[in-house]
Amino acid sequence: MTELERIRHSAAHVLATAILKIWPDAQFAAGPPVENGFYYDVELGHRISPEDFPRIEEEMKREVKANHVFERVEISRPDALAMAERGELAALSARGVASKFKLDILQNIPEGEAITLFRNGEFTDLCAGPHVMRTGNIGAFKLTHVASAYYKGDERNPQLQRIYGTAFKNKTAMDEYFAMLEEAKKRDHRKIGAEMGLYAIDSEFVGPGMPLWLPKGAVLVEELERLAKETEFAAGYVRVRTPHLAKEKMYKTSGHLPYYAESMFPPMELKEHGEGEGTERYYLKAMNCPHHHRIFAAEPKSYRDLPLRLAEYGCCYRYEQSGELFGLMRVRSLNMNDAHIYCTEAQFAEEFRAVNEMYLRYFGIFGLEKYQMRFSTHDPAKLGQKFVDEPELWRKTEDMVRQVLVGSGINFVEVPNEAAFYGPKIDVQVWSAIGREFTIATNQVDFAVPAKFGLRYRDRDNSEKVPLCIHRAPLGTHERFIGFLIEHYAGNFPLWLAPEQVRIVTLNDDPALVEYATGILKKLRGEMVRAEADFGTDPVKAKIAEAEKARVHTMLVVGPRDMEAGNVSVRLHGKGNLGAKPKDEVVAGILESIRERKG
RNA sequence: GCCGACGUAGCACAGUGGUAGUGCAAUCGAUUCGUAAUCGAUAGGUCACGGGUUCAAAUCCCGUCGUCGGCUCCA
Repeated sequence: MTELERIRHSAAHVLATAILKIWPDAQFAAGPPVENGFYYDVELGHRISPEDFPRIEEEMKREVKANHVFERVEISRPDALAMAERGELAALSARGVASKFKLDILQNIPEGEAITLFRNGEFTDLCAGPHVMRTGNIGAFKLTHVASAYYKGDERNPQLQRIYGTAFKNKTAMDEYFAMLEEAKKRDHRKIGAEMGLYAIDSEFVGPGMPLWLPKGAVLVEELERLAKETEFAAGYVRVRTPHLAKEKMYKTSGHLPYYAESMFPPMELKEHGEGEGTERYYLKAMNCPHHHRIFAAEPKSYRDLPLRLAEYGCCYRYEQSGELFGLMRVRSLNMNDAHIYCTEAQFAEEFRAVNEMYLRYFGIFGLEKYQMRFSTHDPAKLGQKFVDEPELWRKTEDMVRQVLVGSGINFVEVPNEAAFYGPKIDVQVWSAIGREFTIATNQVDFAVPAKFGLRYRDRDNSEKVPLCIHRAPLGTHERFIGFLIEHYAGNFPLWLAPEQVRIVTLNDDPALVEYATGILKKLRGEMVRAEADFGTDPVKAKIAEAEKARVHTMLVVGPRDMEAGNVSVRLHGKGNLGAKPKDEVVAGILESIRERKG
């Protein structure tokens, strides 16, 4: 445990001490350090609100000032149990009632493991430690928010109040942290999305979690699609298009029903006329794979058709729980950068390698450096239950995947027992501005579902075989990927992505000047550059300020001096005035930067 | 879905029981200016929605919806 974690863990104990001094009947569960601080889960009749923080912090200060030693005591299991029964754990002294959560935790400590207590002043807690030497070592701390959490994270367990705080070695470090948080909030995609007019969520008329792309946001969507289409075309993909609905049979066959019905919008019941007179249920698709499988099945396949790479920016709908919705990052309608690669076992390694390369190429374009690939593998003990019973395929594909990852020098962690039912998968994890972790892209191997849909190809030896399927979405969904890009760039998109790429600003509305500027505007727009005009009479300072605020990537200022020399003055957003340059050179530079998608 | 906080003009906010306010944005007019804000005028609100208490509710109470912070979930 790092020193900072020890400080925070110790601060959690001090927090519990303070709460007990105010509310002696508080029952504590777990109080660990976490990424940016610490928390302690408490059960208490009183609802703690931020208004209570000052007096809790007051008590905490007293504890820190008293500079109590954190004393480690190793005791026997029976003694510990007796103390818990008397309510002496996570307590100042014996209480009438048992320390119930600590008792439960104690009973779950494996036999033979040492049981330790930590004391600071009057407070004693069951705790493995370690801690700082003295409460005085907690240099600076602050309570931040209160939330609720289920005991042991299980929603069948009682809800506890989780008091969050943070602690640092000294006040300077803490001030820096809060300043950094303020900066991060300015990057929040919800804030920038509104400022720049990228998207809107109309909960009243359209529905929560279903973003509307405004004109400027739609530009981002279309540029990403263009990138994906070009990249996939070059990699030998073919594009398909599928409806947003499918019959119930589709999801019964895929295995999504009934297990995942809760994550899907409730079905529509249609009265089908003719024979049978029954009702037919249609579901909005929550994923594209089944539709693509039916495309595979639509025509007989030979080994000569493989690998077959079906790509589609498919629109899916997932009924995410209301409390889970989060800006663009967690939505109910989403457009996936989806593709399914059907291949033979022999082709698998090469296909997987190519997919991986595509990921890295994209990350390069976006300058994405802080990410982690999470490789989820199976647990051999659970073959036939949690994982499809194909030990040889699991072993082989996981080895191949691992080799590709190691070979590319990629930052990845391997997580056993987290694979999908039908095969190993790789998720790419990134972090939002405010530090929340998201899966931005996914890449899964599937050796089970194609069989469920009866997919077959005729092999060279005239036998019928089931193809393997690689499911990949390197750009994730438009919603989450753009949400991420907004924060990644803080709204300052590279030229090729910028909703407004160029704004031409004239010094005044002199007709000759306007004609000169219009010529440049027409040239740019003729080349599909998103260029706008600001030819009005407002002071140039004001026009520049407006363009900067709108995060226009390139501002071309033209005045009489430029016109006479055939120049334009170039100003880049956030980078200031670069001075006058020949107009043709500037236009050519803009076109090149866009064509090459320069960062 | 659960716990908590919040919901006032497009945005940021003020308004603690007595006629709804400020700044920016918008619209109109003037300003002809060399790189982050020229001046003036106008318009804009069923104070989320529904109910209740009160002579009187943005303000107090209840419910609903939504947003936010977490938890659970995330094929």
